[in-house]
Amino acid sequence: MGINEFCDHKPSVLGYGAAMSDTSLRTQVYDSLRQALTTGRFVPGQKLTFRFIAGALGVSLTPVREALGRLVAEGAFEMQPNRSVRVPVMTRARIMELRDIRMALEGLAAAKAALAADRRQVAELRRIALAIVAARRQADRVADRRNIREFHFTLYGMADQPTLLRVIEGLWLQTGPYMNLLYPDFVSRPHGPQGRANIIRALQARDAAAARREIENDIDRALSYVADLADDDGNIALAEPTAAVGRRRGAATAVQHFNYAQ
Amino acid sequence: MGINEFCDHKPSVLGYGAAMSDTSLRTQVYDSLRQALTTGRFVPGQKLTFRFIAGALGVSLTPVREALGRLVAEGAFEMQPNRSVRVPVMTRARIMELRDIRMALEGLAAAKAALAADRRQVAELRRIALAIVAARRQADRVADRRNIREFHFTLYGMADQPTLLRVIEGLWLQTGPYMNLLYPDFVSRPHGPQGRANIIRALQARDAAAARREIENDIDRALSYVADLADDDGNIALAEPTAAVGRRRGAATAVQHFNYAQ
DNA sequence: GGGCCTAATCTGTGATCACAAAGGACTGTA
DNA sequence: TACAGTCCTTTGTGATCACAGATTAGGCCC
Repeated sequence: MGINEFCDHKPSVLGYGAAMSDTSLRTQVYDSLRQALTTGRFVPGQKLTFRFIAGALGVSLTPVREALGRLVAEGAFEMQPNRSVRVPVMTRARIMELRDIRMALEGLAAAKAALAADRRQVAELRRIALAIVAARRQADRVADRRNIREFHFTLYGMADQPTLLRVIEGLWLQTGPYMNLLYPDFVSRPHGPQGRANIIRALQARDAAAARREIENDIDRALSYVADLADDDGNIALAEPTAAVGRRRGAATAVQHFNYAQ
Repeated sequence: MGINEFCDHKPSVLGYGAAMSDTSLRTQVYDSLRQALTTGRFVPGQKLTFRFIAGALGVSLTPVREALGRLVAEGAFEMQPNRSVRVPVMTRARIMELRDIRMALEGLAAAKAALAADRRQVAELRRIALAIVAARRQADRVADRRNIREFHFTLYGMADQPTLLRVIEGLWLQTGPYMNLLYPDFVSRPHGPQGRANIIRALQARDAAAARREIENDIDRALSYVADLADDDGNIALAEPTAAVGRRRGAATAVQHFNYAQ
């Protein structure tokens, strides 16, 4: 029960200069919750209390309040008028809104990356793309999502646009809990590897328009797929807890335990 | 010396459901600082301390910390490793990055607004556009900026995309302190009124592409103008403190007094 | 047995206290 | 006069305390 309770501790690239690595408790709590959110360890709609998180992480209320305040501001959590913090429940409309925003911004980042990338960076991106295909044989959902994230943010990082990167991170934080819905059906389609190959080709050719188009297609397909999972009320069913694909029983333990402890 | 010290208290539309109007001190401090920032009452590069703000606003450190934490997360302030919070100094590269992001996002919002706006909303927008022209004769920079903001966010609000609106607000917060540089030269050009008329026509015709194009042009011109004010190092000179256009001596008092009090 | 009222508990918010690290001033030396 | 070392002050961070409002559970009345 330490500060890494919900967290594999992969800090975000947000703020505080490259080499800073802020060590404040507030930031550690923030990273922990962020990680838990993007790996699907919280169930949408789940209610949380400041004191519970503080207890689980072994810190006082102060850093938890600041971390949650920031996450609420970013839309990763919702603070309801009736004094409770919960993981937002996604509707079809909200998914489609996020889809359009992400297409615009990540398309922009990809276009700029295509103009700025050098040969070494393209090689690095190709390495990641190959690793995705290789790792996917093992059907490890957590590793796959980490790889996908790495591919995208490595690409966007090439654009060298810190503000843009920060906004995109905020958007991934909001769509994060629902990306589990892409497994295993969606990811088994051949669009992904094909799209990544196309992106790499676009970078080599310095073809900004092509890079943008490929990223837009990727996001469009993925989030439209998620949007179509909505029920008649527009609500989207719970994301499955993160785990190796297929291990459904064991998969639930993390979140179950979480709920139980609460 | 109250909570409204830096603030005309125009709360943002962020979060907390439409009718909530969060009354927490933290939010009041946030709104106060936000308002001060967007009306140019802080000088870029200016250093601030938590205790000073708390003292000026008559609150304890706690709500100030939370408000500033959020503003730092949004990029409205910078927290330096050496324990100090300051208003970011803008570079040409950063302005152009913000320009491209805003063009993409506000263009998207305008396009969606064009498809969703009804007749009453278009009439409201036209009213605001006329008010801008009328008020501009009085050369009141503060009022003009408030009007411009109202025009844009009324337009974007028609798109009915809360997440998009929130992201755009965050971007305005970052460009805010520098929009004073548009006065009086830039705003005296005829692009503005002409562009707003074009937007209204686009809404009437439900022409999403035209609405997008007009907004993109507007942002492009304004922020490219600001970017061209950068010196050889890429730094952009201080924004002039907000005041009625032309009253330069009186204009400085707000910020002067602020610096003095510090 | 079911609905409503009340009291105990829980929860977020704000203030205050304690502390370590950074900044700045002051002094002594070369 | 320039510079480095030391001490004191300032400043952000985290923990703890106090409190008001919301939630909930239990009991009472019909």
